[in-house]
Amino acid sequence: MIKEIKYKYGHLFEDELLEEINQVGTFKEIPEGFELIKPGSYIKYMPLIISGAIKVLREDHDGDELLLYFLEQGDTCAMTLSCCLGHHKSEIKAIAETDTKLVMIPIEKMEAWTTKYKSWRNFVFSSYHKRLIETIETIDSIAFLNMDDRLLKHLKDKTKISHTKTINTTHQQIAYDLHTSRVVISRLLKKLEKKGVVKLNRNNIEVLEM
Amino acid sequence: MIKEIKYKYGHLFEDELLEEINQVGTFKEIPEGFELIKPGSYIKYMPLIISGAIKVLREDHDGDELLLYFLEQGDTCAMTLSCCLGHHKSEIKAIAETDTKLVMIPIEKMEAWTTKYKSWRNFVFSSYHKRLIETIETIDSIAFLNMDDRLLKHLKDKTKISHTKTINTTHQQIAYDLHTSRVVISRLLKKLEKKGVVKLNRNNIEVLEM
DNA sequence: GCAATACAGTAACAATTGTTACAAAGCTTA
DNA sequence: TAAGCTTTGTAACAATTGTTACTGTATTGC
Repeated sequence: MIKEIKYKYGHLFEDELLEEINQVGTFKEIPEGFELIKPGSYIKYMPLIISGAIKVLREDHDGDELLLYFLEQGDTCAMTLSCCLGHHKSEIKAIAETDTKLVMIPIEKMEAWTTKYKSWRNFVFSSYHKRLIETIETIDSIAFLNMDDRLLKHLKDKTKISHTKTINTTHQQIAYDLHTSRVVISRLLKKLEKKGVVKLNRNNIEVLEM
Repeated sequence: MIKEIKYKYGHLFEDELLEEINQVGTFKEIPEGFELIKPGSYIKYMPLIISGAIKVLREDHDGDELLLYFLEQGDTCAMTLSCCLGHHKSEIKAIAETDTKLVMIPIEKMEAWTTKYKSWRNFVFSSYHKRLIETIETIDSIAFLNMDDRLLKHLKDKTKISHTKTINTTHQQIAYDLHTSRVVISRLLKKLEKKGVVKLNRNNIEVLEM
């Protein structure tokens, strides 16, 4: 494990911290679609992402959901940090967007490392910062964009995350992420196809224009 | 100044830190409506709020805006923290919602205090946490609520912040906060009045039901 | 191959929100 | 008090988004 952590986090953390991570962390390989965090559950570990991507969603009381942001290599989940520090229940849902490798850190270490390592402190601050910015960018999308532009942005985000121009998903799944209905997504995708921006296949969308 | 800081922040910070705040901080009284932070400007101080309330808004490139959250006594602006640490330009706008007293801390102190004082570290973490939660709650409103419920929630938030059931504002101002048009707000307010939830006057809305 | 299921296309219609336009009422200031 | 500005009320209409219903076409499992 130490090699992969060092490779991805070596520029951020000092050797001593890397060694501690190696000692207490648990390496995990998560398959695409696996639900890492359920709303309402307590969180005992925080994930350091080595490779792959995690999709973080908000879910309301009716089970309606909305995509908040993606986490990638080098990221951690600020909501997890929050929950850990406050010992709150999770208010979000996290699902592996692609096959993902990560290291689980027991939350007891959080406090200690925050005091002990400046690099860890900076990492945690910068994670909060990134997540706050991304959450606000999500607000930008919902508040200032129409559904067609939100859809296009979503498709572009997905290609960026998966490093391919072909998105394997259904219209229904996109509708869940953007909190709208399948019919609306099908309608707008068809419009995008007519404009030559995408090519639609079953379970699969090719993004042509970037 | 020290007295007011001690009164509002004494339970959070140790005496030594309070003394430092007293030394380097600048006490300010801000009138309602004053623009504290403009989007695009650089931030050199972070505010610790003693009393009153600050309204924090997101503004897009077209000048469209949307209310993100309110800051109250004991709060600081996490976006400011972010900007300070990253030396980024402000991505938000902040306006005094009521007359407000606050202490401005030069950002150079941030780093030092984060290393030196555990209480400061916890304060910063908990500020980030609060702001992240509130930003996500704003997403809940925009994504899951219709405009009538968003309006009602907004009115309730305003009464909570100003500690009075009478809101002094115009329909246009509410429309700006919720990023919709004045006509829409007038229409929905009228509906609320017919339901007996509010009483409408010029420049002033009384919230009857809570 | 066949039935069951999942996925996508489309039409028709409803609900919500946004826009334009104009009138009336209240406040401000000369 | 008259003129001018701000604020609110309202109607009529447009655009966007949501809903229901039905069709056809892949895909899966037997």
